Amino acid sequence: MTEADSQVLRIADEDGDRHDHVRRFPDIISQVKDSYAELRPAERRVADVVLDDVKYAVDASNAALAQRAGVSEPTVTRFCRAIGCEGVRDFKLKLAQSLVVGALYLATKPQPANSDSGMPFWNAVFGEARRALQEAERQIDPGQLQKAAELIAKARQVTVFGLGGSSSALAQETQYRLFRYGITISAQCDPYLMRMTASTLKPGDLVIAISATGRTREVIEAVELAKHYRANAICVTAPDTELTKVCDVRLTVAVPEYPDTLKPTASRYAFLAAIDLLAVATAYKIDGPARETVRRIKYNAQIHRTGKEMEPLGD
Amino acid sequence: MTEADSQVLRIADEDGDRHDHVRRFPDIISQVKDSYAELRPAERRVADVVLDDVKYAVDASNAALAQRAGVSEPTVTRFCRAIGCEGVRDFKLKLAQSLVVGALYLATKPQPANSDSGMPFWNAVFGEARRALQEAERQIDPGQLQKAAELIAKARQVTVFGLGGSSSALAQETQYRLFRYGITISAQCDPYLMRMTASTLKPGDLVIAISATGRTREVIEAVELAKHYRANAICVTAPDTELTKVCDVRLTVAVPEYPDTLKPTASRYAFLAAIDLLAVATAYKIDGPARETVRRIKYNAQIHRTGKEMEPLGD
DNA sequence: GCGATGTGTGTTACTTTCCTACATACTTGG
DNA sequence: CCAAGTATGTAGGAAAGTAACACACATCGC
Repeated sequence: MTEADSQVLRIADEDGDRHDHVRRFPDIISQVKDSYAELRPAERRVADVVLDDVKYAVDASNAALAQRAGVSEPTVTRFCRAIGCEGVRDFKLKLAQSLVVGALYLATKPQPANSDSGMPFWNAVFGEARRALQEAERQIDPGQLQKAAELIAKARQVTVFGLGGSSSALAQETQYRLFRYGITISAQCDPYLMRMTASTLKPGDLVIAISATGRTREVIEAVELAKHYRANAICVTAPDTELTKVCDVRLTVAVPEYPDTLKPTASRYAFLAAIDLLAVATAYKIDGPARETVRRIKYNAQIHRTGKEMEPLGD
Repeated sequence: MTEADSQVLRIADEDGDRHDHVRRFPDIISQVKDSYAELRPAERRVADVVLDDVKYAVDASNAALAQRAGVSEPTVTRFCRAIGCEGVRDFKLKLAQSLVVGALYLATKPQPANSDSGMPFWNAVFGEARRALQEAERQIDPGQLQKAAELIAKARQVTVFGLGGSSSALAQETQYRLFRYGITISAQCDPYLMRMTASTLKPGDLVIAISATGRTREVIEAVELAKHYRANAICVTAPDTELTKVCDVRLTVAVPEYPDTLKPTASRYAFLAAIDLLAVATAYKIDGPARETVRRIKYNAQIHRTGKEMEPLGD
């Protein structure tokens, strides 16, 4: 199954592409979960044992695992291969690493009473969200942010590019955030329209490219096109990716993920924060005029409202 | 040396003291450096080889390391013990883990005291985002969440309503999150279409209404309409609002806001988390089929990608 | 200066661990 | 109901890791 081995963790690493094999950390645990459907019955018993007590599995031997799962040793070996490892050794190594990743990223610092109410994913969702924010706070470069805000503030027209489940939503969000300050801005979430829009740009115009991976072909090409017509480009993406190479200003965050396939990616929180920063920084740059348009929007949105007027900008 | 004190990283762990050796993630690399003085000459050569290329050391065998260091195999074993491991196997395991810890913590941090770098809003953005998450974690009722997930899982068709800068984006987001699990879902962000859609609903259908304020007239009316046609309704909104009154299941968070007019509302983070919870809870309810559709989506999204196949679901 | 003691390292042989090859039982479709 | 294929176990063998011993060299006491 080519598919089975697609669970990887991208980690920031300054030294380019050289050490590709370490830049990605395996997440065996979700790899196991993912392959579970394709496993043979005996192998599933192994999977159950492993998932049931990962810590035990890490330093148990092939034989020990086999016994605990009630299967033969070769079955354990086959299980390891089935989920995309080279053998038992390789499996245990990767499992050990996943354990670290898991523990680091799922560990929630504050643990109020409510947490994990019989729902294993509860902590994961909040833990990773917090984690993502933390990474964003740590990694986003204030200098680049300032530059980005300046570019936006003085741009004649801004276009946001983003494709895919999270990035297109973030592109939209960027538009919603920035139009409030009187900025001419539109989001493009269709690769054709992206190219077409890029073709219309002129010097003084600005593109904001959003991509969680930094490798979305269509977005990169659209940005290149925009650059060709002398527009400026800002990216909100993962560090050291193809997209960063074609942009003038880079807001980057690497959010190491613990990818339970069924869980939405936590990187959205990080990028959302990036967009918020961008928005506020820009607003502060424009200030006077921005406050005025915000006031107007608020006023006009409110006359529609029942009762209380003192609402935040609202929905 | 900053790394001298990073001997061990304590990690939260629920189940007591049993697996002490895994609860602390060792930073073998600094451990090696620390013990370096006490090592015998031959062992130092091993240490040099390891430190010189940790990534190699992780998956090299005892023999391979011995050869590279120009020593005998037992010397490598002795080296491992000298620095506090049980043997070569144990050493390699810990080394692999350290590699992860290292990459996660030590790799990306060119800016240590990044916070509030002359930008007054920096802390506000992150602080409020964090607080919003915290409130969400505290306030969202797990019981309601379970009920919501059940409703979604067994609904024939789901429609999401949301209006305004943040709620319409969140409605979109909900759609993007849930369609992955094979759920028939569409988001409506236009008050007319909302009413029209509501009119088409039947028993067994489901509405998810999203509103930061809980008072958006149009949304409430659309939900009432939907209820009139016997559809179920879930809301994601502020507690004790008009909207909660007309819904069967309520996911509510109140996020006290610090009203800087220029700053995007932090409640989005809370609601985003609510949506994530909803998504994961639902996914776990459906499980098998959900995994299958996710797998398919993943696969089909990937074949579009350049070169490397090893991407996570991506943008 | 010469042997006694001890430390550092390699050699050899043994154990554990893992894997391949083959055999057997169980499905499944014609 | 048989043939082909699939799933799993058994047994032997290769590899990795380790323990025990042996040798070399240093150090110290006399």
